[in-house]
Amino acid sequence: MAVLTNALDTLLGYQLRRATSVLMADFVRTLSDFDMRPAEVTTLLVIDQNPDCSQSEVGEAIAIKRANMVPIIARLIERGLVARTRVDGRSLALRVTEKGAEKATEAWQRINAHETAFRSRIAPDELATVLRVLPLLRAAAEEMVG
Amino acid sequence: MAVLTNALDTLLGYQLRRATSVLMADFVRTLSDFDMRPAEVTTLLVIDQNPDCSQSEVGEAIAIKRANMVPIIARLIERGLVARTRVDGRSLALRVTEKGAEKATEAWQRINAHETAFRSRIAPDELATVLRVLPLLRAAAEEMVG
DNA sequence: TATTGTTATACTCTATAACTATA
DNA sequence: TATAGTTATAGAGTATAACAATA
Repeated sequence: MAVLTNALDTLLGYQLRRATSVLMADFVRTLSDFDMRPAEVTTLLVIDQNPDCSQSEVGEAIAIKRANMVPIIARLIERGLVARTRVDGRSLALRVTEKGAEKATEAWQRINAHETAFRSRIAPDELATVLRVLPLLRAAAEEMVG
Repeated sequence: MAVLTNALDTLLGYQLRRATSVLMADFVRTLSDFDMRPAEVTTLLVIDQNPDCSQSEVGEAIAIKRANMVPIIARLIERGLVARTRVDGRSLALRVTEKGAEKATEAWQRINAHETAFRSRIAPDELATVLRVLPLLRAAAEEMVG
């Protein structure tokens, strides 16, 4: 099969998308026997870091809309990883359970191994540049999207 | 609403995903009155660059599986942007039509405007670093996913 | 009036397995 | 046997609109 030319390769956004796609695939592989979806993992970790946060706050932190948080939280509760208590008539305080805290610790171990493997591939100053630039691009895009 | 701490922010893969997500949102906004989905646009551009390529070759170039190329190509043909001729009993050669070439030109104009806006936000040497590092990360992840 | 959580729904992309017809 | 295209189907994430209850 012939290898095609792909002018998209010179585009920043396209390279970001391609790299992200493969990194996510590796992350999913890392979680293959963990029985949690990526969005569930990130949600659990943020709740673990922020006891008594609300569902909306978590969504805000990880850029998941309120409506889409509902089934994620429901599944975490159903599996006994997160508990919630009512704060007032409309807000709920989220906390990880003991089982959830253990799961979070294991998730961090896997994530760190995954992260270390990638960091080892690039020079420290390159890593620093990338980690500095990505939030700038994100902020720029957020301005443009509005 | 309180702003939560998010330790994920230190992770390379997570920052990539967040930046990509917002950049894609802006790209979709750029295409909002263009009546083409992102995957259709990239497919059209690659066919435009590679006359008489096959469907599988395009999929290989832009990392879309054969099975998922089918409805993309079907829609491009249905809209008169791409034509195909049979090479042999199992292969089809793809070409953009005149209308497809015009559409591709317009797509490039929009993409370049989108790209220029982002590039202006970061220093040239930072841009160079990012564009050099992203393919390295992608290759690393591809090795790991296997 | 604005906010929190919720329901329902649709869209986009992705993944896999199995099939055909051809080489 | 391997390849090109196809079909069917499932999963994950995301988006919007509308609603109830509450602040």
